[in-house]
Amino acid sequence: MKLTIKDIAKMAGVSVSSVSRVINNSKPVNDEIRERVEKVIQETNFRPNALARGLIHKSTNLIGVIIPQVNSVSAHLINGIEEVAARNGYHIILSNSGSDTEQELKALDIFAERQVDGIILSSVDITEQHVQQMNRNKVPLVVVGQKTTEYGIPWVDVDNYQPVAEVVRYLVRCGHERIGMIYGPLQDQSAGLSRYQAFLDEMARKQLPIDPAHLVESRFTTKGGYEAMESLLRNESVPTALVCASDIIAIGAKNCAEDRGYLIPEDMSIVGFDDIELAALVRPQLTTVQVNIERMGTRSMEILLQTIEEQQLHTMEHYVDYRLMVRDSVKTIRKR
Amino acid sequence: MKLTIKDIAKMAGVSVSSVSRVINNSKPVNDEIRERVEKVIQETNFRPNALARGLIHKSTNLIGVIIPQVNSVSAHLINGIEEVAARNGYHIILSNSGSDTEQELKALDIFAERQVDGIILSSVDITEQHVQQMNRNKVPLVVVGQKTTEYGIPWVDVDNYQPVAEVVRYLVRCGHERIGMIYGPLQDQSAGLSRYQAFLDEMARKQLPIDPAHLVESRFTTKGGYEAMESLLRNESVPTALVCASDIIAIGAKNCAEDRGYLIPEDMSIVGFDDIELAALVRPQLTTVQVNIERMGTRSMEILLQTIEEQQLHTMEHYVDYRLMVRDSVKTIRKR
DNA sequence: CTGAAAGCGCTAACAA
DNA sequence: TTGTTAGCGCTTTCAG
Repeated sequence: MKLTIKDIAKMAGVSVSSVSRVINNSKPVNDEIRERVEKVIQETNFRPNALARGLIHKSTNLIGVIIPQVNSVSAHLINGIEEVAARNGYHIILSNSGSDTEQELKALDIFAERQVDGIILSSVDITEQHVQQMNRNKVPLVVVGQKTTEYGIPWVDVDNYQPVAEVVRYLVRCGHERIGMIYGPLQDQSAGLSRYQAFLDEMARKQLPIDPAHLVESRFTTKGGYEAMESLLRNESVPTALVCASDIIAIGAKNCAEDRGYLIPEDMSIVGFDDIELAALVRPQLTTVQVNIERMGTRSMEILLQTIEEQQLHTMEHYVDYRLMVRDSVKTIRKR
Repeated sequence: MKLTIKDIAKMAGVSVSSVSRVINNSKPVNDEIRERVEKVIQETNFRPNALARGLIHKSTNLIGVIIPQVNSVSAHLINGIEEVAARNGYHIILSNSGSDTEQELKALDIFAERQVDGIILSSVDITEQHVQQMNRNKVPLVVVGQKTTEYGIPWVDVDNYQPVAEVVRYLVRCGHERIGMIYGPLQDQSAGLSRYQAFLDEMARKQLPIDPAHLVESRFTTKGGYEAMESLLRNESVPTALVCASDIIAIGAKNCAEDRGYLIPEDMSIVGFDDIELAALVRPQLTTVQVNIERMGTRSMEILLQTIEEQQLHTMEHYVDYRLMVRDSVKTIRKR
C-alpha cells in the first residue's frame, strides 16, 4: 500500500494541511512541527502523488513532443528540448508520428487529454486541421521545422533558403557552372521545397542554365541518395558539382558515385546539408551547411516556456543559425 | 474554461455517471442516452482528464525511460520502446541522466512521484543504491545494458562476451596473430569490461601473445578512437588486426590510421561493434558485430509490460541476438 | 438501466 | 500558526 499525505499526518501527529505546508513551503509552519513532519517523510521516503497535485494546479509540468521518428537528427532536437525542460522542472513525453498526419492529430488529442502544459510538434506538413484541433484544446504549441506564421503558431526552423543560395554562390566562386541538385520531397515545405526553390532561384540569378537531367528528387535516406545518383549518372553529361538536400542524401550519392568509379571531389563535387556527425567522418570529409539542431530544440522549448508562463508571446518566429562548413568534397576548378 | 464531465452531463441532460459509462463502455447504457451523450461529446470535442482517471485507477499508462543521453544509438532503443508502448496504449516519458548516478537516482524518484506504471533504465553501472531505491517505491523496472540478475531485476542486454570471442576467432581464421584491441572504459560492465575480458580470454585460448602496447583504452567516441590509434601507432610494432569496442571507436581509429598513411585493411584490419548505420557507409565498409538495439527496446518494453500486467515475471534475463557482419575492413592473410 | 454520493490524494480557502 | 473542509475531474459503489 502506498503512503498518502494522510498517513504522514497521522504518523507525525499533525493535520494533513501542515504536511502539505512543509512539503510545499507554502505557508509558515512551526519549527517543531516542520521537523516532526520532515523526519517522517525522510523515514518513509514519502513522495506526494503528482497526479493529485496536477489535478488541483491544472498543470502537469509535462511537455508533449511529437516527432516523425527518433533518429540521429531528432536525437539532437530531443536533447535540446529535454535539457531546457529539465532545467525548468518539466519532463517530456514522446510520441512518434511516423510522419503520418493522422497520427499527429491523434497525438495532439491524447496529449491534451493528458493535460500536458505544452506541445512541441516537429512536422513537415502542418495542415489547417492541425491548427483547428490545437485551437480547440487550447494547449500552447510550438512547431519545429516549418514556418507557421500564417496560422499564428510560433515556430523554430533553419532558414532553408539562404544557405542553399550561399552554397550555389560558393560553388560558382569555385568555378563550377554545370551544377545539379538532388532535392528532397517537395511536400516537405522546409527541407524539401525551400531548398529546391533556393537552388533554382540562385542558379537563375547567376544566369546559369540547369540541365533538367541534373535535377533528381530523393527521399531523405542514403538509399534514396544512392539511387538518385544512379539515375543522374545514366546521362551522358554529368554536373561538375552537386548540391544535396541533406548529408544523408549526399553520402548515399557519394557512395554510388565512388562505386561507379568516380572520384570525389576530383570528378564531381558534392555538398550536403545538416552537418550530421557522419559528415566529418566520411572521407573525403563532406562540405556542408551546419545546422545546430540541438539549438532548435532549446529554442523551441524556451519559446514554449515563454508562452506557457506569460500566456502571450513576443517572438512568433525564430531562425536558428547556420554556417557553411567548407571541407574536402568540393574541388576548386578556378578562383573567380 | 475547459469542459468537464459535469458540463457534458448537463448539456446532455443526464447524470455524470451515465456520461462516464458511455465514455468507458463500462456498463450497459440505454441507446437513447448513449446517443445524446455521444452527440454532445462530438460537438464539444470533449476529452476526459487523464489525471483524474489516473488518480482513481492508480495507473497512468506512462513509462519512465532513463537514458544517459539521446544519441544515435539510444535513438534506436527509444524507438523500440516507444513502438511497443504505443501499441499498448502507453506513452514514454524521458529523462537524460548524463550517465550520472545522482541524476539516475533522482529520476527514479521523480518518476515514482509521477506515478509511472514502469521504468526502463539504461545504465552502465547499476549500484546497490539504485536497487534499494527501487525496492522502496515499488515500481516495476527493467534494466537495459547491464546484467542485474543478482539484484533480482529483469534485464535486457547483448551478450558482450561471445561476439568478441567470435571476432577474435574470425581474425585468427583470417590468419592474424598479432591482434590488438581498443577497449572501452572498464567501469562499463557490459560494453567495457565484458568485451575486454572476452578478448583477453579468447587470445589466451588461442595461445596468442598480446603486446601490452597493443591494448589501449578509449572512451566511446570517435575522438577517443582517433587518439587511441595515435598512441598505438607510436609503437615500433603495430598489430595486423585491431578489435574495437565499438564502431564509433573503430571509425575514429580508422580515420587516424588513414591520416597517418596506413591503408585499411591492407596495412591493418579493423573490426567494430554495434553495426551503426555509419558502419556500412564508410569506406572500406566496416566489418563489425551487428546488434539489434531496437530489438533491445522492444524486448525490454515487452518484459516490462509483462511484469506490470502479471505482477510477476518468468524471464528475468534476456540476450538479444547478434551477428558478425563481414564487410571490407578485414584482410585475409591466409586461410586456416 | 440510471442517478446520487463517496472518494482517489492533494491543496487552499476558511475558521479557530 | 494550525486544523477542518470543500473541492480538482473522474469512476464506482449503492440504492432506486
